[in-house]
Amino acid sequence: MPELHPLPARLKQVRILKQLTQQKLGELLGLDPSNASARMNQYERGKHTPDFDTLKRIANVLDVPVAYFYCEDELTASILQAAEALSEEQKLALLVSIREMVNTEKEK
Amino acid sequence: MPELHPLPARLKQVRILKQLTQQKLGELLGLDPSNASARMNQYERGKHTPDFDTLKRIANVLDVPVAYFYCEDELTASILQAAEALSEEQKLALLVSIREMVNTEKEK
DNA sequence: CTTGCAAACTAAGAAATCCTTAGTATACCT
DNA sequence: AGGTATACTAAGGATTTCTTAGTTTGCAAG
Repeated sequence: MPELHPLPARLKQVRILKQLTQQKLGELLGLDPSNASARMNQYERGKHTPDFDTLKRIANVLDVPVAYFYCEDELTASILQAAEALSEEQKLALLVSIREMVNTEKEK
Repeated sequence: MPELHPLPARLKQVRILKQLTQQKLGELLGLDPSNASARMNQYERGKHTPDFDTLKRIANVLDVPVAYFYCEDELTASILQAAEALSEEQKLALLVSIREMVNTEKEK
């Protein structure tokens, strides 16, 4: 079983949402315009995987956290994306409330 | 600025927490015992980055989501880890409440 | 203090993966 | 049908990782 990488699907989804072509997105990252399309296509089709620096630039342009591309389920990806907008304080409060939810569930 | 990869620090932290050596962790993933130590060390020192399949096996053994290794701040990493224990329903409720928190903040 | 051992770490070449080039394929519009 | 925009791909050169064969570090026993 050759584990499926979550990046291709997430990348495509957000790129489409932001109404960018593979070429345009690549250029916004600072890729050479002569191969921006080829590279972005290879990432989006899962042919190759970008290194961390490239990934970080993709994340910046698309305005999602890097970890977003590694979330294996949709819902967790959305949670991560939404949580980015919170302050440190709010994140801490969130963490506490998640732990409460987990404990509540255990009491069943 | 050569963006720093979050994996080395997170990997070390969780490995130590689970009281595993680099060698032992590598073996638990199914790496060849003759080079398990070398490879895990290279990952943990940031010399090399594991491919997705290896990453997934590391995540399984250490019981964290793969995305955990890509979280750039500690707090978000903890939130992600904690959220793994929730049911789909609970995750949905969580997402809704995060969005409420964001909106509340905006009203200031 | 030094020997022994476990754990962490590393250089260098072999092996695998990604990036660049040079295109082809597909969809849509006129 | 021809033109254009976008998506996509094979293949080789460039770069990175994996394997091998160790060295270094930390620490406990004698």
